[in-house]
Formats: sequence, structure tokens, C-alpha cells
Amino acid sequence: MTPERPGVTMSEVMRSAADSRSKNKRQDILEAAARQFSASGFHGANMRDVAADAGVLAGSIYYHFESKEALYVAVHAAAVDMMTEAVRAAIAGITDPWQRLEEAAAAHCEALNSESALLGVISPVFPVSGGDLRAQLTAQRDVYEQMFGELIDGLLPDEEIDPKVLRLHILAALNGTKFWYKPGGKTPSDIGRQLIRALRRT
Amino acid sequence: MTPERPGVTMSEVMRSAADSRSKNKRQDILEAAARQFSASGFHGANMRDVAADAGVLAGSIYYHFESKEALYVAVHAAAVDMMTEAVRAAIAGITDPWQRLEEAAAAHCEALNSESALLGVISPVFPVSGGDLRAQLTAQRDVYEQMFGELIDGLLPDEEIDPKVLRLHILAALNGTKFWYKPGGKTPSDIGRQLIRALRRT
Amino acid sequence: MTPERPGVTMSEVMRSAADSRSKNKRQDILEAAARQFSASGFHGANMRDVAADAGVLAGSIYYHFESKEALYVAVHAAAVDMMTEAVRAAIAGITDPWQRLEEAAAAHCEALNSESALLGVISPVFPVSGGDLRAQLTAQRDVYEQMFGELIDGLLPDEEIDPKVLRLHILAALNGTKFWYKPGGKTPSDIGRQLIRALRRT
Amino acid sequence: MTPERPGVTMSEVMRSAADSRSKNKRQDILEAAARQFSASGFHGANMRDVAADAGVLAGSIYYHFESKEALYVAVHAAAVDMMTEAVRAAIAGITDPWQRLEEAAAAHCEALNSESALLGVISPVFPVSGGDLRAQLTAQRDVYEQMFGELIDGLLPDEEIDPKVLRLHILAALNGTKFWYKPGGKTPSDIGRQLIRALRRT
DNA sequence: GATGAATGAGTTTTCATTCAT
DNA sequence: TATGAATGAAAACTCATTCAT
Repeated sequence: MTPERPGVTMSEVMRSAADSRSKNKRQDILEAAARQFSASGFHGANMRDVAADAGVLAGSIYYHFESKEALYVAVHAAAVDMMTEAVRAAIAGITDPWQRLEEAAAAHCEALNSESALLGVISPVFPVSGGDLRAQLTAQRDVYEQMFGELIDGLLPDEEIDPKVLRLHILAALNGTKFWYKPGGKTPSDIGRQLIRALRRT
Repeated sequence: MTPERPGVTMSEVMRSAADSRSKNKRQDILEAAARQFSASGFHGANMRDVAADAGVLAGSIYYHFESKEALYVAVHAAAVDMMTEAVRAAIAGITDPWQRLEEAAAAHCEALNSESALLGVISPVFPVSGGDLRAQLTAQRDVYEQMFGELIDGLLPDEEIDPKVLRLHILAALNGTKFWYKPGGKTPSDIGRQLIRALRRT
Repeated sequence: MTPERPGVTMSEVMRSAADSRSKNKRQDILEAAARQFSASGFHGANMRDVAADAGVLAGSIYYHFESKEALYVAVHAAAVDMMTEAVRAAIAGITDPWQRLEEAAAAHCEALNSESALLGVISPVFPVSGGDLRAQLTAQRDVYEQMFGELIDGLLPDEEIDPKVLRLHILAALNGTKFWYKPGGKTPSDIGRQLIRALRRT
Repeated sequence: MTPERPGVTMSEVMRSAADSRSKNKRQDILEAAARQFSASGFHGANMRDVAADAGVLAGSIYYHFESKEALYVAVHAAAVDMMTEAVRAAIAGITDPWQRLEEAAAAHCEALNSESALLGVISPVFPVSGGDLRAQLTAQRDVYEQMFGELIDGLLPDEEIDPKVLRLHILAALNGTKFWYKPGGKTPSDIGRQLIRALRRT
């Protein structure tokens, strides 16, 4: 898009970082962790597999991240940041409220099921029941969920439906796609849009 | 046995004992496992905690269940059975299609967030990424999800929305309540109903 | 001494527990740990060596003791108890204050350098600088050091010497034998007695 | 340079700078190592903490010292040298044998518990059970302990007490102060003197 | 001289599982 | 049926050390 770097899409930048043994091992570890956590959850993933996936030894991870929990938090933070950016970009310039929500849902689903494992980590709903970790993750998500809240709040003014409940339903539904979406049929975007269209009133 | 309370058998008395530690250890283990799996997921839960929760020693579980996976499958099966029964009962006698769906959603949410830990296990969508376990659980759920599918299929005949996608969205949203519902505000039933009402066309 | 168990000395009982693969693995672990901690200190010892020494696998230790620290505390507690008993027995029936102190010192040195590794653990002065562990060990020793204090308090009534300081000096000197005593020359008893005789006034 | 403080070189000014981070990194590392070893023992201390304490990175230590053991030996050697010098200075010019011993004990205690962490390392009697390290440390101490031996040898000519045993008792007692001395009460000097006065015959 | 990153062997600890009693 | 002890593989994490820059 920018004339300085013609022809280089976002996804290409990501892929080249994941595939090649990049110079930046921290990033490699972050992405490998995203893949593992996303596939197996916090408890199911293990540091050796993350290390192998990142092309380092298990011990090396601890130079960059204090602990498994800290690694998860870092991955999650990066994912939330990227998601926030993706949704923000998707709704920029659109004014119709329902259309904005639909674009946001499409972007969310697209990002969640994209090749970048980083983003997928948002979905496996929550790794632990109590404790520090959960609190940290919740805090990270708050900004993102807030943004979705604003998209929804004005949509159903005079109805009996609580916008907060609806927001949580929508996000849960969109996150659920991570567990059943398979490439080949509808695109993630379409799937996300369908939910909003099913809800759309006007 | 005692003439004072005819018709009450010894074992019934024992089962309802104050300490609630029933004679049926298998059931105790099943419920304890449901609590632990539901709270921490398959990998996060461990057999010692399940055992402690059930009031037995870890080794004793293996008399009743072959393995941790088998225990999970058993819990899951019991939960799906109870859910199926709950939903079936909730929609019995109701004819209006949207009303049937609303009652089903209410029943699902109610059961999912009820005190009976057994049911909560349905939600953490899938404990492991691949392997036998996943296949078994999927099979168990199929009947249940089929039932939901039938409730939805006829609702949106002439629209651009794929009923299968909608079904998955609805179930994901309802299951998501497990992660955010807190007693005190709206009831689980209400929360479930809100989703359907937001979707309702007629 | 007791007619019920003629000819069985304390040390024989101890040795037979250490040598043979006794039924009581907990005791085996305790004694193996004492040997390792006593030889290498808390940080220098490792659980695998303790396990090997005890004839179990490393993981098995954790059935009996919660952690390395807990194991150390247990060893230390047992050692303090035995020391207390040994000194108490040594001074029983003796009335001359200096003689009581001399017997106590002899018993302390003897126990410290005896074959029972359990006792030797008392000496390596303190394994960690701060934290819980140190506090627990200090508490365990207090009773024992109190007993020594009582033996010393009345000895130097009208002099410029602080009995508390003297007690700490004496215990440090006696504990120091663990680092230089070698079998073959003077007995541990003798070495302990020499310190008290050098101090003795009357 | 500045006319106000003639004779003060630039490097001296820098060494005494407020942040006390001297130009001489080797010395910084030595002192940091003394602090860590003294507080946690050889095994309990780790190179990263030493490095952090010295204001360098862990890898940098290895420019100055070959290994952790070499670092310990260097610290120990420096400490023994300073101790030897301190005691030698304390007894210079004094002729009464008991007084000489008392001054030596006072100097030893004072140095051991002084702010200069370097000296404290002498006390934790021996960091490892066997091996090269122990032999090197023993050799370093020999000179120092010899000096103490000479102070004691002539004191108790006609008694039943072995001067060598007494020397070891005295040194152990004095070293023990490292573990219980707390600023605020008696000075280290006083504490050291009390031991000798308790032993003094004439 | 010094550093930042990485290593790899080693540490403590966990945990599903087994099995004699 | 149930237990208590033990197992052994694997987990998370540590740490002295190396080395290109």
C-alpha cells in the first residue's frame, strides 16, 4: 500500500518471519509459542516443543521470557495488539453501525483463523481457572472487548436485549470458529459476517 | 429397616448422608472429575486433585476408570446425556419454532451453569487438538448438536444465512457463558434467551 | 540397658537401619538425605543422589516429602531431637555444673561425628541466607540451644563474660569439629571435653 | 588536577565516586562475589547474581576469572591475605602472650564481621566436601591458621589440653560469629575478646 | 574489555499409572 | 474394592559457561 514497500502484504511479512530462521529469535519463540499454545492450550503445550518449533533449545527460551506463563502473556499481548489493529483498520472510514460491526466480525474471524498462529491464541478461551495469569489476560483483552462493545452499544436501543450480553455472545461465537473452521468452504470473513447478518435489524 | 421410616432403604439413607459422601464412589469420582476438568481443562486437571475432591486416593480411580482419558470421556458422555435430556424436556410440547429454540437455549445455558459440575464439562470446547479423544468426544456431541440443528434448520428459509453456520455460532455463544457467567445478575436462562431473541425474526 | 532388648546398643540400631534396605523407605530417605546434606550442604546436595543413596527413584521422595526444603527441615528436626535426647541422657544424674557442661559437650561432639549421618546435618551452619527455611531451622534449634544455655548460665556469675556469648562460642566450636575431626586420633568426646576443660575455672 | 586538592589523582577521585562503581571491574566482581558467597555459600551463590551485584553481565566475569571455582579461590585468597595482615598488625608490639591472643581474636572477629564483604567469605567453613577446591582453600588457610597456632602453643604448657585442638576450637568459635553476630549490641571485637578472656588463666 | 545471546547438561518437581496387599 | 507406596518419564526451570561481535 505504501509506495515505499510496494507489493509486500501484511501476511507475506508474517510468513517470511515464521518460515525462515530469522535473526530475531525472540520473535521466533513468540510465534512458535503461539502455534503450540493455540494448538494445545496452555497446559497442553510444553516448552520443549515450543523450543523445537522455534529452532532453539528449551533453556534458551528463558533468556527471553521469565517463565511459561510470561511467555503466554507475551504471546497473548501481541495477539490482542494485532487483533485490535486489524479490527480498527477494518472499520476505518465506515459509518453505518451495522456495517461497522460486520466488518469488525469479519476481521476478527479472519485474523483468528489466519496463518499467523500468533492471533489464534486469543481463542482457547482461558488457560487456567484462577490466579495471576487469568487476571493478566483479562486485562489485556479488556481494551479489545471494549472496542467491540462500542460497536454494539448503539445498535439495539429500544429492545429488551442487553448490549453487554450480546457483545459477549458475539465474541464467544466468533472465537468458537477457531474450533470448527476448516479451510475449503466459506471464508472466515464470511462466517463472521453471517453472524452479524443474522442479528441485523435494519 | 427401621420401622419409623418405611420404604426408605439403608442405602438411600446413606447416600443422602450429611457429609454427602455417597456410597457410590464411581459417581463421586465422576462429579469430582467434572469439577476439575471444567475448572482447569483436560491437561490442567490432575488425577490427584480429582481423587482428593472425590475423597479417594489417586490409585483408587483406576479401579473405576481405565485412564484419565477414559475418565474424561465418561464425564463428557454423562454430561451430554444430561444436557440432551434437559433440552428435550424443555422443548417438549412447544410448537412455535422460535420458542422451541429459545427454550432449548435457556435449558442449555441453565444446565451448563448449574451447580451440577457434571454438565459444565461440555463447554471448554475441546481439550486436546488431535487423537482418539477428540474423535470420541465429537461423536458424543454429534447427537446433541444434531438436535440443535433440527431446531434451527427451518427458521431462516429464504435468507442468505447458512443454518449450519448459525447453529455453530449459537452453540459457541451459549457455551461461552461458562467463561463469563457470574451468579447474581441475569439468570443463565435469561442470558440464553437473549441470544435467541436477538436473532428472532418473527 | 532395658532387659527387654539386651545387648542392642543405640548405634547398632541406627546402623542396621542405614545399611539394610529397610522396609521403611521414609527412614531410608531421611538418612540418605542426612548423609548428602551433611556432606555437601543444602545447595550442594541433589535429590537424585539422595534418592540413589536411599535406594529409590528421585520421584519417590516426593511421596514422602513435599520438597527439598521440607526434606531438609525433616532431617534437621530429627537430628535436633536425637541430639537433645543424647545430651539430656548424658547429663542425667550429674550435679556438678562444670561436669554437666563437659558431659553435654562430649555428647554433642560424639553425636555430631557419629556414624549416624542424621546428626551431622546440624553442623553445616546454615544452608540459606534468608527465607523460610532459615527461620524454621532456627526455631528447631532454639530448644536445643536453650538447653545448653541453662548449663552455662550459672557458671560464671561474677565475671565480665556474657553467658549468652559464651554459649554461642561453645556451640560454634563444637559444631566446628564436623569440619576437621578425623577418626583415628582423639575421640570426639575427648575433643569436646577439652574445650570445656580449657574454660573450666573450678 | 584541581589546585584545591593537590596530590589527588583523577583515578582516585573516580574510585571514590558516589556511586562507588569503580573503574576496576575486577575488584568489583571480587567484592560482589565475596558478598554472594558469604551470604549463600559456594553452591548457593550463582554467577548471575554475582554479576548483577558487580554491575556487569554474567559473561563478563569470565574475562577476569576462569571459572566459578577460580573466582571463589581468588576471593578466599584475598580474604586470607587481608585477615593475616589485620591480625599481624593487631599483635605487633604486644608481648604478653594472652594479650596477643586476645588482640588476634578481636582483629579476626572485627575483620570477619566488617562491612568489607571480602573478609566474610572465610567463615562458611568449607564450601565443598571434596576435590581440588577444598585442597586449594586449605592451603591458603594454612598460613593463617599457623599464625594462630603460634599464638596459642605456649599458653597452656602444663595442662592436659592439646594446643592444636584448642586452636581449632578457637577459630571455629570466632568464625561462628559470622552466623549470629548482629550489629547493635557488643562489637565484634568485644565478642572475640570474651572468648579469650574466658579461656585466660593468668 | 565487555556484552548479549545462546547452550546443554543438570536441577527440582509433577503426574498418570501400577501393583502388592 | 480400595489403598499406600512407588515408578519413570517428562515437565519447567537453572546455571556455569561459551563465543561472535
